[in-house]
Amino acid sequence: MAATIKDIAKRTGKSITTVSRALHGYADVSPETREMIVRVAEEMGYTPNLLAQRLQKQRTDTIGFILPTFGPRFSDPFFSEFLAGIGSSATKYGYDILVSTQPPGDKELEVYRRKVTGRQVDGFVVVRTRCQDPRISYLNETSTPFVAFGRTEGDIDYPFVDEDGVMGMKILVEHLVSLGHRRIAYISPPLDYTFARYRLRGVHEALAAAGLAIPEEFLLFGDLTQRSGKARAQQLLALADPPTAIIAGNDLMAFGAMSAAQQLGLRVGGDVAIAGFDDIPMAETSHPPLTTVHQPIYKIGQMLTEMLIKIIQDEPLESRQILLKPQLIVRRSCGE
Amino acid sequence: MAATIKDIAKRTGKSITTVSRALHGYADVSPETREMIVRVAEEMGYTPNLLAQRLQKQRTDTIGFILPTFGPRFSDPFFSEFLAGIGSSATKYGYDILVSTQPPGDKELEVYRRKVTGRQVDGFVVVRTRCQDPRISYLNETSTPFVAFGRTEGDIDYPFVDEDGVMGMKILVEHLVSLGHRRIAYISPPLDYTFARYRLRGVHEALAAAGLAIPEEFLLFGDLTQRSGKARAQQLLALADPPTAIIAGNDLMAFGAMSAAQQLGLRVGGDVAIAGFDDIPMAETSHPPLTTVHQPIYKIGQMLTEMLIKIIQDEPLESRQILLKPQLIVRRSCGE
DNA sequence: TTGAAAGCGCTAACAA
DNA sequence: TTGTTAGCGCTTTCAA
Repeated sequence: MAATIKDIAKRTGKSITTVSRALHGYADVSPETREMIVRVAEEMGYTPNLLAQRLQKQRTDTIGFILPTFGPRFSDPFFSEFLAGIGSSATKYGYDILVSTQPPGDKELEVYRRKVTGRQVDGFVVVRTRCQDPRISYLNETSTPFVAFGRTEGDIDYPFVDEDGVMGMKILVEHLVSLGHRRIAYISPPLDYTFARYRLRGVHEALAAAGLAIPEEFLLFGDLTQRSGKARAQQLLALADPPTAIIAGNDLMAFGAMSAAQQLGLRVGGDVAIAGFDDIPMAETSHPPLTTVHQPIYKIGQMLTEMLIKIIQDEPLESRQILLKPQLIVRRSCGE
Repeated sequence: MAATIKDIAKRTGKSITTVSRALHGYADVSPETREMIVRVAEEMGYTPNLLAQRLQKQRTDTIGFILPTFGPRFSDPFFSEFLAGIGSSATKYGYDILVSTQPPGDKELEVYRRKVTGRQVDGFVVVRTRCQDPRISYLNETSTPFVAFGRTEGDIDYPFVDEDGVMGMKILVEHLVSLGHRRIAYISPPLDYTFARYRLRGVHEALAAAGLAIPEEFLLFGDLTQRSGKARAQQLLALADPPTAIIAGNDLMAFGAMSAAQQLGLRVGGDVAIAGFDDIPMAETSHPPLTTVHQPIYKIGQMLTEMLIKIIQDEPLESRQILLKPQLIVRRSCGE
């Protein structure tokens, strides 16, 4: 059906070797031969069979990315943007992206393993690292090239990009404190996630620095979704002595919290302050616009991908571990 | 490095043929031999080299999906959810997903072409079809298996799933009319997209049925982003005689429109009604919650993927072209 | 029940 | 400058 190198060889009367070399622009082919071969190849609509090329070369030019989906109504805009970032750099360097979806759990590692041992990918971009992250351990042990968005608590030394969550929360809490808030609640993502620990630590440290502390009933845990942000905020606002400010560990939960407050007839930014973390595009147009800490998700996707490709191609990395400085985005959800 | 079938053959003293057969559970291998081989394979941590398998089988067990990204701050939650749907079915049937990002345009088709002729995928899921869609024409001409989310205006007969946009807009407009609205504006997505035409037609027809029409200055075009929804809504609300209701062609633009209205101090759902289309998860928790038309995006991803896999595997399809009935979701952005 | 051999489409070492 | 040959890891026909 589709033309192969052999067909071209037959048609031109040359050997397949010569054809291969001509097509790759090697110097040891006479100009006339090359020209002829290239022309015929074009006529026949030849495109190399990448499978065959890859089997031979033992490279796949493919990056693996496993989407940690939870349940059916999965729709974290975080991932669209991150994937778009990966895609932009991958395309630039001629790499493809092999995506699988697999919820965190026992079977997750199996998916990584199959892709590695099946030689389907040259390396991985790992996302949402956990404190003890079996994916990181596995990839590290098997010397599979990989980069990660986020740190772990193990002592494995691997290339990553992360944003400084401690500092991010500090500047956010300081902002709230400077606005006069004393009763500040925090809805934390699950502490399995490393970023959740850093953010929580940032909250603690900043409050302590201001001579404050977070009462037990003001520290709740959500699962990163709007739904859980809403539920937790309802809990907080139903307290006899509710907080005047609620920080959510990510923007999605912050939106849920806003929704909870508004349902109670509270004015967000007036009666209660609500802040998030991530600065997804939605944060700009929510009502009120969300005060949050910016993370350049698209760019992080790009950076990681370029790092990974360098690792795969055995090129030196300028910096193996990058910790980005967070930036506070003040909008209206915490008052003027 | 990684064990191959040859290594196992050497270790067990059997031929590679026998090993291959044993591993596939063929009947013509003695039970003892099979057991032995399987055990050794496990000991050596053998996993088949998928590249080699695929080259041999001429199948890739991979589905192609090209993300039509626009610009860097790309973050349409639509795609996370759709991709998760594709992923869930793909995983179920043992398929991988090869994702590329490529903005619509000249180079887009080239990406499809390379994946097809390079035999990287067995078929494609095409998304956001356009009226004259070169992707559909190309895939159709080359007899590449594919399914699409959406219709086109050509006379190519291909398998798709789509939601009835005409009816969707009709029920939405009827709802607004029943609430007493007479001055209804519409922010349409670009009319290159087939779904945009259907939705626009639905608006026209429903208004006509109610004895109304859409004045020229009430029909504007946005690019599906919140930003453009906001800009268009600002334009509408600045008119001497502004609309009492604004319909946006998708939820994201509706959020932008809400933001514009709220910035002017208008109460959405009170002073002005705003409605969207898609029912992304955000629609439930926005403030106010958005009245919109539901599209089961995750499920459509699943349906399409299962259809595509059946086509690839030459199995009969129950229905080749599925038009889903839309469902109106009444929330608070259009009043009670 | 088992094995030898061809071949999927390609690259590259070596020889001419 | 060109061609022969081996081989990437696998499946499958054919023969034993």
